[in-house]
Amino acid sequence: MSTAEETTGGEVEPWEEVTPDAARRLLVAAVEAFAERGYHATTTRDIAGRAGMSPAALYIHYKTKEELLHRISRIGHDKALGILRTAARREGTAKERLADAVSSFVRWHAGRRTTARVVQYELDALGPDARAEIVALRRQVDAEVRRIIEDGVAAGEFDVLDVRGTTLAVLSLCIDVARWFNVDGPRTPEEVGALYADLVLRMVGAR
Amino acid sequence: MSTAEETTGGEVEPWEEVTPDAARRLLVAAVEAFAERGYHATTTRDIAGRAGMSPAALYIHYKTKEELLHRISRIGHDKALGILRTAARREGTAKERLADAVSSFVRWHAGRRTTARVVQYELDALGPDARAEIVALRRQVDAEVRRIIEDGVAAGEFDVLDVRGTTLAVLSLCIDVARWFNVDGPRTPEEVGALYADLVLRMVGAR
DNA sequence: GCCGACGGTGAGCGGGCGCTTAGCGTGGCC
DNA sequence: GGCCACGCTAAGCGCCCGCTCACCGTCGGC
Repeated sequence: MSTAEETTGGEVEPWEEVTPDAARRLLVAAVEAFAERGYHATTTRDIAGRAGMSPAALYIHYKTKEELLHRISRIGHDKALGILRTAARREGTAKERLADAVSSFVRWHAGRRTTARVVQYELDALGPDARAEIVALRRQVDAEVRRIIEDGVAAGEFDVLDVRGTTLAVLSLCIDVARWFNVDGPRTPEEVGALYADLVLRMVGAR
Repeated sequence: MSTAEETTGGEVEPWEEVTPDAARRLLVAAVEAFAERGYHATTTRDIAGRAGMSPAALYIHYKTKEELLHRISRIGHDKALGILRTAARREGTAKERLADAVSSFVRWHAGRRTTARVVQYELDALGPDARAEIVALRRQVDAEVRRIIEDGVAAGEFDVLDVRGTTLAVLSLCIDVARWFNVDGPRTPEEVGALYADLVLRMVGAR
């Protein structure tokens, strides 16, 4: 159905870069809890409990609850940006690159919905410094999509009046998948990715 | 630029249906606080403080903090649904009705961004009963948009393969405006409404 | 076999939370 | 002018939060 993204040989176990093992278990537990109830409604006792540890164990691996969110957000944004870059910078026409970028970006937001939810919707819970770091990553995401659209317009493939506005709308559409996508629902991440790639090509007036 | 929505003579003061005055001041304060920091991160002391009252005053007018959120969510959804209905049920082609519906719905999400944010993103903080009530309203919102698209397809105005999926995407696009729209940013609600109406017409392949 | 390093626990701290209650000022009605 | 009803406040209750600290079991190195 499409090509780019985590093709290192099937499904990559996420968070494998987080060591030691106990720190990863805590982080995975935090992702689930934050996604389900939101950062502020999640207690450190809940996170530790999900990881099968006492509340105090959390503070051996992380200074604060906010540091957990920061790490999740940072790693998640890196991953999302990487997926988008792989698709955006492959060879092919702007149309092919945009379709690939959108479908793989959407597949990630649907398939890794819990992570995406935390990454996209808990930004305001971070302190000023951490937030600034994440906002910079988001600007890179925006620039990546904008470049494909600009390329398409320059090549006469796309018909777009407001490039910045359209870029914003395309990203907004993809990101919001993390809000409504339901794992038990009727659509697979692949189906949503394909549908959205088509819709976005229409939005940019692809020939 | 468009016609439907709160055209009772300029800007309608929102929440005017909430009485007495003190209850309305508390509710407006709660909307601002919930929009800024989220429901769980907002304290009853903060809400009362913004309304110029003591913390205890809140409980004269509302049984709990959650009742405040419920009232805000209910009134906000009613308003959003009303705006959409007005546009959807006017006379005209499906193309005109869809453009009007999207632009007015988007203008509301941008112009009343604080309210829209609470309404769209704090659903999970409600208890089961209140959530069920709101979810029912959302289904009506979905049905309203889907009907326009179905009409357009039946009339040969639109070219849509997956009506449900496209409806979902259109609403998702509009709703997410409440997440990113910035009052101090470069775009007015009217501009975003016009841009989005155009993008949505492209998505449905309007002739 | 002892010993230090390290990852973990149980108990609990200071504080802020949602919410309650006793009482007070004021304005309308006779 | 007296009195009651109502809207509001000051104070605080009980609870649970994020986080800390004193202590402990295990395991590799000599």
